[in-house]
Amino acid sequence: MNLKELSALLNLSQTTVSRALNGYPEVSEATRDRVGKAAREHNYIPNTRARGLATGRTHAVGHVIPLSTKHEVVNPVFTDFIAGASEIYARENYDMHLSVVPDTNEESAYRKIASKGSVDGVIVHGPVENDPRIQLLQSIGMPFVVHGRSNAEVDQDYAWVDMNNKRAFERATKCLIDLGHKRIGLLNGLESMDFAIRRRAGYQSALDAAGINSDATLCRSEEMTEDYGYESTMTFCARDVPPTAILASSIIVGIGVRRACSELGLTLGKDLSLIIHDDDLSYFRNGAAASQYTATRSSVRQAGLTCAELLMEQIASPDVPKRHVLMEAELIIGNTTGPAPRS
Amino acid sequence: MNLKELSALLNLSQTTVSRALNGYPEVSEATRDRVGKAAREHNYIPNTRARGLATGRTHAVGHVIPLSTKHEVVNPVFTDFIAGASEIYARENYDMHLSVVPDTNEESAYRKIASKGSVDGVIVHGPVENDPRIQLLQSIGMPFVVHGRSNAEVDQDYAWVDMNNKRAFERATKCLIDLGHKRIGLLNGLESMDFAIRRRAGYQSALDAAGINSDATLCRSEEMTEDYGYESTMTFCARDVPPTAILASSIIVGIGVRRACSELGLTLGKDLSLIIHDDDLSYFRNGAAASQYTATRSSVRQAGLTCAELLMEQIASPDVPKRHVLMEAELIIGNTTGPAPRS
DNA sequence: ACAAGCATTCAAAGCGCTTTGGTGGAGCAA
DNA sequence: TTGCTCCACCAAAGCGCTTTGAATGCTTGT
Repeated sequence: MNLKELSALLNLSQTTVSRALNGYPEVSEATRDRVGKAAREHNYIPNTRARGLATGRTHAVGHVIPLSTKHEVVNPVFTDFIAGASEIYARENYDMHLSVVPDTNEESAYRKIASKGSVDGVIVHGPVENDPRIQLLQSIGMPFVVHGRSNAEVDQDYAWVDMNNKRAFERATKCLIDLGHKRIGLLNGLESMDFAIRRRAGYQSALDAAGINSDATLCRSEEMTEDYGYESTMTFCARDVPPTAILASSIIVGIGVRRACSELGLTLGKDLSLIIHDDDLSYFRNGAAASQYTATRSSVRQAGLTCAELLMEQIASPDVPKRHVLMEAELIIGNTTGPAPRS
Repeated sequence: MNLKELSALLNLSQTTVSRALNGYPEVSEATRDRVGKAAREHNYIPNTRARGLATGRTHAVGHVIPLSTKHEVVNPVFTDFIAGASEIYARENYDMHLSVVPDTNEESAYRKIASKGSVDGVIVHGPVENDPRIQLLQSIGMPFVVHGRSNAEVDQDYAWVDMNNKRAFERATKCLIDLGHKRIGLLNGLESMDFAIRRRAGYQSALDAAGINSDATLCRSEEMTEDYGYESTMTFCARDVPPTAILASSIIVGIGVRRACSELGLTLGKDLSLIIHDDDLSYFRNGAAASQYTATRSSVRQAGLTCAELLMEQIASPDVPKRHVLMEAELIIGNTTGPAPRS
């Protein structure tokens, strides 16, 4: 069923039917009702492409999610992020386009998306330091919101939604220091990523404040897999002087740490303390009842939702000043932390 | 840059330019080169919507991913599935549209997608028993491929890509039985899902073959979260006569089992045996070096890739008979299984 | 009674592309 | 020369919608 057929059926012009359905005032209430009813009956839904062509707006947004070519890994937080964003898209009747793009040619992917004209705006995932995509999108004039931030020139004004990574890791580190820990391992994400850089800075700053010399061999930076947590812990614990605490950049890494501990017969929270960052993933709820992990928690799903909201705003009124949302992570005390063992 | 501008620039008609770019024969090689070069230079990319309108083909496919309303959970295997499918889409220059839809109104979501005419085909995720979406899509005449299967009427012919769930769980169960286990817990996925029904059947069939009476209180069916694995194991082990082995429907559930064991001081593979189903998720590679879990393994990423291929095929030639791909899971012997403790 | 004003409705253009159905001219045979 | 076939190109229609600009029929005010 298309407009033409529907209007023929109703003995009305396409104009009137279109206006009736789109809520224009110059249509009598009587006809509007009649049209609405007929549309529902024959479940008429306007063809997106045609509408897009006519209006110049697509009612769609794009997400480009990077595929780490090194390990062929897709960050699992995307599911939850997207679930959050989708709530907004559903409400606003927007479609979501997804491309999974090897992180080597993300830039060209954005260029392509822009010139194909298939979306009204995009969400930028996984910003790196001085991310070129920001300038690119600005120069193209495509609305966008960054999930995270990028240390680009100060005067670049763009919308972002970020977690306060520095503060979170600063607090976590301080928390461990307060418990008496001095050798604290950091299992960071890839430090080409902005978020990881900030986390590192937070960690460092807490150590500095406490006058603890940081030990470079205790800091690692990798793709956040389970195996990374496991391997690192095994390596750490094989040292003459192993760390007494570990800070892990994701629950998945934390799971690896736990496996290693279990294998080594170490009890988390006693022999080794662990704080993770918890994105509050739906499949890994760090339960309220017995919080498995001491964690800095910030819901990535909420971040997705907020990103989508900002993007909708920006598409609706491009000239409004760009908004920034900085979410603070909660510090959840679970049972993987305890006083440093004296040795 | 659009067709009109480009053709004006070249002093050619839109027709010729369009044909040159789309590889039609009635264009001289000289002009084709000239056009191609100019297109690249001004990086002209045809507007997707306009092309779609004109051809009736969208060069896009849809994925509707269900959001379990009960727990607000999005299955994490989607990231990997989609990464696989995207390889094909990228190659074929297809776009991917995603909707996350509460599992309560999936059907209407499909209906909407179809009448909006924004995709050439869809992938159906998470089929349940006698899934109504299959009939729906057939009646609409929209090409689709099901990831999984549905026990619908025999004569329904549709394309699917599935793992041999029954066989996998039959083998896993038999493997445990061969090790002397008689009380085997099953932590299944939601048994409204087709895959879970088949897994249950496999489990049952192996027990039957060995003449073991199944114990309904050892079989659970839930959303496959970490916590589910943990809670179930804790409950199981609090029984007077706990099971000696557990079959878990996903690595995430297995992680919960491991956590419970570690807490209870049980050693996996000695005090309790565990076999998981492993979707070979990129973040949870069940490492080759020291395989953490004994598992039935089947790559969900590969499944995504295959689904996408079948869908492309079907879109290209709708009348070709529907194909079915049944993937066999590998049985990986890791170190979470061992002989049943005598007691 | 007539112009003005308003409430409704409509025909047609246009969004950027593909595709149908040509046209003009080169090349060749008779 | 005529008549024919090819080749290379083009003008215009059409995909399904929105939107501009105009038309229609009714009330009003005077």
